Amino acid sequence: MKNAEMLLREHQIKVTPQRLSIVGELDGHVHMSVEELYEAIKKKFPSISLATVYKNINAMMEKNFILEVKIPNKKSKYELAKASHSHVLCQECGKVEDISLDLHDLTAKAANMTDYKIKEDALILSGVCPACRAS
Amino acid sequence: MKNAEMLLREHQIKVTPQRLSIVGELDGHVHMSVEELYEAIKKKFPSISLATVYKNINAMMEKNFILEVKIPNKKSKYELAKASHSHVLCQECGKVEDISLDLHDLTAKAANMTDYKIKEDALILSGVCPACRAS
DNA sequence: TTAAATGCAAAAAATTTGCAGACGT
DNA sequence: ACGTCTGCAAATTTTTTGCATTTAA
Repeated sequence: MKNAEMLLREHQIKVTPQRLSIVGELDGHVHMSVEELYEAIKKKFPSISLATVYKNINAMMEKNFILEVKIPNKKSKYELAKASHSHVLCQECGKVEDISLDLHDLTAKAANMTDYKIKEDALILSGVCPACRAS
Repeated sequence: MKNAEMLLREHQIKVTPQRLSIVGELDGHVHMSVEELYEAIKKKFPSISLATVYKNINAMMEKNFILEVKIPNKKSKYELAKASHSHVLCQECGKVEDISLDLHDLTAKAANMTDYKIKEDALILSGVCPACRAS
């Protein structure tokens, strides 16, 4: 990741320790739910309030600075915005990984079929990860 | 759709008027949120309670009889389970349509890259529908 | 200095639960 | 008749809001 402080500035969000924690956690864990974020941050920053986490998640989402990943059968997780990518969920351990897949042909075909102008795609593949499969 | 009553029986859920309404609405509208379902049913069935809608959605989801569609930036909608398919969302009017796309190659590639055993896919394409584009 | 961010507590929204009575099989 | 379902009200859970105080720029 770049510098967390720079990232915030670029997105015209004021730099506060709370926000640096949020970015830091997301950078470390890649995908976290609101509650996971809150609990993680509280360890290093016990005074943070859940309301602040919510407010900042919403603020950062409005700036397209972080993204919500809506996961089947699970709570949403949040990630730092990066190049567009898809997600793979392990149904056993709940882990979510990024994967870079080319959806060009697929969205082109969809655009043809539906006559929509496609602007975004959200793909989540679910299955069993190698580690869980082994056990 | 088949017969709503048959569908319920097949999935070993008792047939009640409330459940028939839910299935009927979903069959008619394809994708509805909890609140939309509740409001729609209340018109024909004023005594139904929101708790009943929730209980039944959950019961039907457990039987894999209806599915939750988690839509970016929107509330979840529910649909009757059918052959696996993807969704196209209009970001302007909020409409959701089904689309049948072949994700075989894509999931095969993903399986290779990640070494996951892929079992499900959830793809939502977002854009602008022809009607909204026109206006 | 000043607008914006924080933390708290309270409010609102979304979902679940317990239970008495009604209903489906 | 039996076990399940319904509707209600209450309880939980999740998210948002208002406001006094603090803080970043």
